[in-house]
Amino acid sequence: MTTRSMEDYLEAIWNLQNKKGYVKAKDIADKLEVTRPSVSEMIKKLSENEYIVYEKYGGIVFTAKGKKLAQEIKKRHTLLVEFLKIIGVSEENAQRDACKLEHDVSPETITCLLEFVEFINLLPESSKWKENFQEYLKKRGLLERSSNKNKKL
Amino acid sequence: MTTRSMEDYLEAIWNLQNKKGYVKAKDIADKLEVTRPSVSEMIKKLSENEYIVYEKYGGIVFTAKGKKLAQEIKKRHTLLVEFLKIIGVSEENAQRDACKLEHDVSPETITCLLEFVEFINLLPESSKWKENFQEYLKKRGLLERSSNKNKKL
DNA sequence: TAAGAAAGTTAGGAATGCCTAATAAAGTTA
DNA sequence: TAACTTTATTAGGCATTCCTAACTTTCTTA
Repeated sequence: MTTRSMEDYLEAIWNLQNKKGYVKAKDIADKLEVTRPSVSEMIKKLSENEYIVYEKYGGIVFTAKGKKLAQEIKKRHTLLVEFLKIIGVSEENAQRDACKLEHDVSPETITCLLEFVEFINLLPESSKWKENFQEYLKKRGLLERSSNKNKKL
Repeated sequence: MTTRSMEDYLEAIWNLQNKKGYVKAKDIADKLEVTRPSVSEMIKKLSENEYIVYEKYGGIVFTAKGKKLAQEIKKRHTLLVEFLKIIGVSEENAQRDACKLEHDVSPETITCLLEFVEFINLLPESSKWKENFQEYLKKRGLLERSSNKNKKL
């Protein structure tokens, strides 16, 4: 089984790989805001669990298994961000929340979220659903949420 | 600060309190599927952090602070379940997911979810949004999700 | 009310994931 | 290439949260 933490590292590695073409422990540490020793440990663990191939002081490469999982997590993340933005969450909070929520959503919920997002995005132009919802959000925002963005619950 | 685990215990205590009128460590243990010693420890911790008042072998009572937090968590949970069910997640998975997600949603996301749920629920009868979405879900279900409920990602 | 059952606590330990300090390897540049 | 900087690793520790085993308190009932 993978832990929340392992998933975070895999996702960070995935993102760095896609952004820079290679992955340094230092960059993982910066991204996840942990120390380098923590990264060393987790790299060892991910390696033992065969999500990555790694040799000391060398590069990190995903195994097929690792790549598959990293992609899944990334997809979950992207989907969550997209959904959160649709319902009006700011980009910043959408990213932050997605990082946490992505570890916990069940496959069924993923499917349903995907359908919801598709439903919203693929609406024919004739439909006004999306606009109406945006309108509703805007109105509510003006009426009740003037300075409420970070209010607890 | 409260941890995920502390929140789980507070929520369990809250639910037991409301259901049975009193709270036994044994019932918390059963509910959370942990052992009684684990419950003892956490009760001690919650007590030290002044979320509950507790004396050995005695009853558990919320402090004002504890009650407030427990109610918040419960509200987040209820909201999440309601939302998940709207987008088509089964009762069972909605409950399970909500238990995990409730620890991580930001206040802004809570607000947006609340608005979404209100938007769906308070639509005038003249609007067909909700019905259309249900219709869409049903159609999709028939077309692509025949035995997909627990498929990964 | 005394004995046994049930519930709660304490002691000691394990896994996870983080840290700091010290050490080692790799990369850079004068 | 030798000195210096950067990066990575190892060693040792800490906090959280869970566990089992042993013990204590409380409850139940014969």
